[in-house]
Amino acid sequence: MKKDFRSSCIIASALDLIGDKWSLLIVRDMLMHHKKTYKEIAASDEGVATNLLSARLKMLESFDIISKRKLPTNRKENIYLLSEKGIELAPIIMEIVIWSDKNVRMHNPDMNPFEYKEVDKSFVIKNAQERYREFAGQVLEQEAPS
Amino acid sequence: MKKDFRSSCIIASALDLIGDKWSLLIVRDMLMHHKKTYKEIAASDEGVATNLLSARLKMLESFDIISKRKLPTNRKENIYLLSEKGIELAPIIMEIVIWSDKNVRMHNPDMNPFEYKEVDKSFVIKNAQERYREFAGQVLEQEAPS
DNA sequence: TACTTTTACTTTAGAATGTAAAGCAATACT
DNA sequence: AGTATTGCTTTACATTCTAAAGTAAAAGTA
Repeated sequence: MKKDFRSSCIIASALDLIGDKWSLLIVRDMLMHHKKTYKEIAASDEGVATNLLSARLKMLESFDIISKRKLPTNRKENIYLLSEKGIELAPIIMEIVIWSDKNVRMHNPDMNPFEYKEVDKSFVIKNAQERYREFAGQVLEQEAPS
Repeated sequence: MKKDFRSSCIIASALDLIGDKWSLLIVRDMLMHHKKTYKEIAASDEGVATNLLSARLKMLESFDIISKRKLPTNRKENIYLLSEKGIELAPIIMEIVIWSDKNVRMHNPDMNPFEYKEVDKSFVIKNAQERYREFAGQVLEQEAPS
């Protein structure tokens, strides 16, 4: 069996989990676009292959970055939600956005505009996290209705 | 020929450049450990394959994240230095370290300690960047000695 | 109830990429 | 002049990724 981690480096160990072309995009879809099912995530612009999506979701779940459950209202659909670990990836994603807006845009002229240039960074992060927590709470209300 | 970018998403476009298991480790070696030659980078703990290292250095150079030159004192050795674009990756790396220390350490008990937990985040980033700029300047002094 | 659709995958075949080891040419060292 | 070092490239093999098709179970529809 393959080792999970290449070295004892803090950075390398994180990249062993999320240092690939898809994991952070899955987190982006969940955190920013409030996607919660396999189908919704599979439908993203970049078109991840379904077997890869399946493998990544399993890996992210095994490291408690996301959770998987079914709601009583639908026995088929799996609901994927970010854990706090996953929600805490927001600052990394934010810094990637800032760097990309400044340094990658020139190489990819089709890139979407960056909406929050004038807004305080930590406010944007906290806001996205809080909005996600509310969303996740609402999804779970269907599990135990009042 | 293959397209550089998968989509117009800001995040995806950045990950198309640095979203793999090696690119950010190369930047780490340069920024944090002041590595500057092929040999020094190839000798890192994680043991990148030399053909991959070669390919990644070329890619990073083509997107102006690093530069490549020879010093007059040594016609053989190539000197790789981070550009400002590359130095600006520091905040991303810092956020990865913070997240990893908090959320990956439990899965990898061999992980190195995180030294700067009590230090202000933006100070650590600015310090690393400033120290790197000084280092790069000193390396280049050999190019045009006083 | 039967039929169709949807969802969440798995399987498979081929392409692309990564790894490990060896090879090589130019420069530097002794 | 001979050896070692550096910065690669090449090669063979293994792993991973992509794209497409297939499948099983639940859900919706007639």
